[in-house]
Amino acid sequence: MAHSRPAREPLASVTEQPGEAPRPVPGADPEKRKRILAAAVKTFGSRGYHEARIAEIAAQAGVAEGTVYLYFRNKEDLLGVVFDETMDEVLAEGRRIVRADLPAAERLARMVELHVGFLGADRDLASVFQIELRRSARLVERFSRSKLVEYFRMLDHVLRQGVERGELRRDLDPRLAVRILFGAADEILSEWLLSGESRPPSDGRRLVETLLHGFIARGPAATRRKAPRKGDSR
Amino acid sequence: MAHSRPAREPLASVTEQPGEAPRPVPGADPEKRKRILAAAVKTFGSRGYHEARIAEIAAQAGVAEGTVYLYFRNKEDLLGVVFDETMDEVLAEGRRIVRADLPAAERLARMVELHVGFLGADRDLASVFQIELRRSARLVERFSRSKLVEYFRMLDHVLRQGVERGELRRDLDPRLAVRILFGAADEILSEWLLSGESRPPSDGRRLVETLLHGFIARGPAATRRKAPRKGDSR
Amino acid sequence: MAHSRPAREPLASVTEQPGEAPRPVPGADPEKRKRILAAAVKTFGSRGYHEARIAEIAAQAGVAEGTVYLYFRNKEDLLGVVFDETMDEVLAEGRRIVRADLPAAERLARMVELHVGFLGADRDLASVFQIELRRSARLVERFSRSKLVEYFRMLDHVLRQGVERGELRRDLDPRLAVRILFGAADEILSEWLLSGESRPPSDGRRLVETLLHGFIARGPAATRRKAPRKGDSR
Amino acid sequence: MAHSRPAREPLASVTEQPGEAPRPVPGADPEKRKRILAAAVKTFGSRGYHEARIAEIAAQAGVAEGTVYLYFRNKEDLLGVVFDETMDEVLAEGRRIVRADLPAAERLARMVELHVGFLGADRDLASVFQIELRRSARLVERFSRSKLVEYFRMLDHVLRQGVERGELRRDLDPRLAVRILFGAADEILSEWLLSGESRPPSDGRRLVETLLHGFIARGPAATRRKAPRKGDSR
DNA sequence: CATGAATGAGGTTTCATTCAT
DNA sequence: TATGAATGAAACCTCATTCAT
Repeated sequence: MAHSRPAREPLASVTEQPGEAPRPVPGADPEKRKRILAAAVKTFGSRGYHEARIAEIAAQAGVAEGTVYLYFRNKEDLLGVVFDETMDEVLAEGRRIVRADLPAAERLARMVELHVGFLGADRDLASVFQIELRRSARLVERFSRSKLVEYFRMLDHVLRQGVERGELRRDLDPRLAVRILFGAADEILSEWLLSGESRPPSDGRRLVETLLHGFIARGPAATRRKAPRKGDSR
Repeated sequence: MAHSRPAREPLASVTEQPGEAPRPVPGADPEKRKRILAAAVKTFGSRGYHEARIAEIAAQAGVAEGTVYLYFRNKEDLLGVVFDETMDEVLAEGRRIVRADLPAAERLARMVELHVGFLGADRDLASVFQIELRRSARLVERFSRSKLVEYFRMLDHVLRQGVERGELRRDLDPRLAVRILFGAADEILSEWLLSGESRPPSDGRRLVETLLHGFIARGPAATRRKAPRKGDSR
Repeated sequence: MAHSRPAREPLASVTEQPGEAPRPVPGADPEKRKRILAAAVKTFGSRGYHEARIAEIAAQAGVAEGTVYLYFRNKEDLLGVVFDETMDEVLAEGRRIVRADLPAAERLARMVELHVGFLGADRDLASVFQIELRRSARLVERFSRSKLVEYFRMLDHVLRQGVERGELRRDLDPRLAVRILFGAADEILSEWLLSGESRPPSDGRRLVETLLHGFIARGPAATRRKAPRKGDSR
Repeated sequence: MAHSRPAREPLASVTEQPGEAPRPVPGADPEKRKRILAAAVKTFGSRGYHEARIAEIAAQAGVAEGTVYLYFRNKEDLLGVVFDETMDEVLAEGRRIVRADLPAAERLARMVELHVGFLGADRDLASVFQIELRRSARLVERFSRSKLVEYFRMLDHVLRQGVERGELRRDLDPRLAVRILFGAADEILSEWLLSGESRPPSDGRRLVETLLHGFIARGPAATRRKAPRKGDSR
């Protein structure tokens, strides 16, 4: 199945579009590039993309405004690269987890822990992902998707293996389960962001356990007291 | 416990802040107000909040630009009212569901169906909720929260009742379960939005069933093959 | 001499310009008209002409916005009428003073007392005259001048009579003296306005006495110690 | 007495208010800054502050609109700086006059000549001072006052010295005399402005002489024919 | 006469991006 | 490669005025 091999097309940079000005040579000064990127995360995260000023990012990075444009095409590109490179890190670690010789349940738990843990470790970065990246439809469509899709494929792959191997319910819909896993983790992060809580969220593993075992009480008497499925319109 | 009675304080309008200019008399022409609001949803949904032009909304509604400001404080207020009034509708229906004499599982299913169904019925409205409303931290903090919190409380209330009545697992963490229910539904909507699919998403009930029963295969041999928690580095 | 008869051309309303929309019939409700005018003085005086809102004036007068336009051509007209009618009052009283059988010095004193006293009795009115009426060159040119010119002519007339009758210095330049009398009184009002002092300025008579007798010390030794008039360039 | 030493506190820039955005670096291009300032005087003077458009000022100065904001905070700041720097020039010259070893009468004459001459040399600048600067209460209160107050203090200082040295009447009220000197000069300028006369007003010295010697005729028979002070109400 | 809802023109200011140095 | 001064497009909102009722 295609999913057993994580997408590996050399998309190099998803944001590289034909017809656009090529991104300036990234070779110049890698250390300076990194500083700009870090300043962008910090500024986007605290001010929001729209309120973030290139001048502020440049100052934060200790470079002139024009210098930003030697390393990045434009402001949007800066956001895109933050996403791109963060995702690359996550995806790299994700691939390792997916390949690990572990039960599906465990691998899912680790994926979620990766998701929540990675963004939960940096409020600004989390803010960029949870808030800023959803703003621009153009952004979302252009690059968010393909990297995200790869992440989704990983979850999907593990889920399917789990079903195949009898670890997960035979009737589990992987597509739906992917939404649940990602959506729940995502919501935990959003909640954490808005709560202002400084300690990173730590519900990753418990989240997966809850999902694995379900909400329903098990036992002789608990279930199905009455569950009218018809005749009670809303 | 407080949660047994869903929040019912007449929060009047959450967006009404002391110190702000009062929203212009809303009594003028309800039909015109509705037209402006509909135009706003359509424009915000298709262009995005920032790209939406007041002039476009006004034209769409068939009024002069200035007229918009007879009914709404400013552009942001327009977005806030869309959220406010949509939430009011959802919350009203939500209260009905919460109060219904039905098993917790069924009420949760209906809540999720309400969530997904309501926004899934209008791409533009969904777009405003899934994308635009997450953009502005100021927006999110100001009004999104309190209406959302009431929605969360409803889920929480049903979940706690389910636990109390033995319908749901005794060790279920309601707070976590709320995140799961909301996050998963939310993600389904986002996925639907980005997919471009025109038919509304219909996974509401299946989502809840999956959550209720869990991912794990039930049966003699399936579970707990091996779940090493240590020794496997990432 | 022409000046012995104050200008009396039936300028009716100085603001009445050919080609402009005629001012609406002023007969409607004189009491309402007066209320609007009073509200205009109050609002122009406290907020300034530009910051004054027709809506505020209307509310202050207890009429609808549209009603203002039944009595006045437009916002500028409102300011013009305030000036016009105030000046009419002042000029009427001024004519009485000019005609009085009194020494020129006394009549000048009374003119200045009229000037300072009339505006000093109403901060808002003073504010309109001292500040708002200087703002718009168009306003100043259109109507301020002709009413003011009549006022200047009165002063000029009294001054010339004083010279003719030997009461005032033969070499007094009436044109210059008019500027002094008006300018000094005007400055006293401006100073009073900006000082925030609530009691009206009371320097009218002392001002004139100072002007009449001059600044120079009289007496054997005081004057002309050294007064190099040439050779000392600046 | 404090007045013997003219105020000399380095008020830096009176318009610099704490809490306001700092004025952009003034070091950039002094020549360009000067061009913008000159264009502002010209435009404010001819159109009036409110009718003046930033676009017009920029075009007049040969820069882009945005460039104006590299040198000045905003439109109002532009007006403030015109006042500020003009006053600085006048005050510098004024200080020289005040310190000069000359009779008080001569120094007053030179102060008035400075006042009338400086603004009389530039219709646009005069227009800004005589008309635009009186418009906005906020403007007047913020910066006009403190620079003006210093000018007033200079006049006051010379007047007091004149009294002390026996050159001026012992009973002269310096405060009142300051109003007279300033108000009369001011009115001469306003008159000149409205007259449309192109030659600058040249009445400075004659004005002072008239003030010094008074209006009253001197001589055996002229004065005090009858000067009823009471019993004749208006 | 009176109302007040509706109109729509109009301008300051910001800030991403460029390019001469 | 780096700078940062200069650019100039672009749109929200206000409010005087009108006019249907």
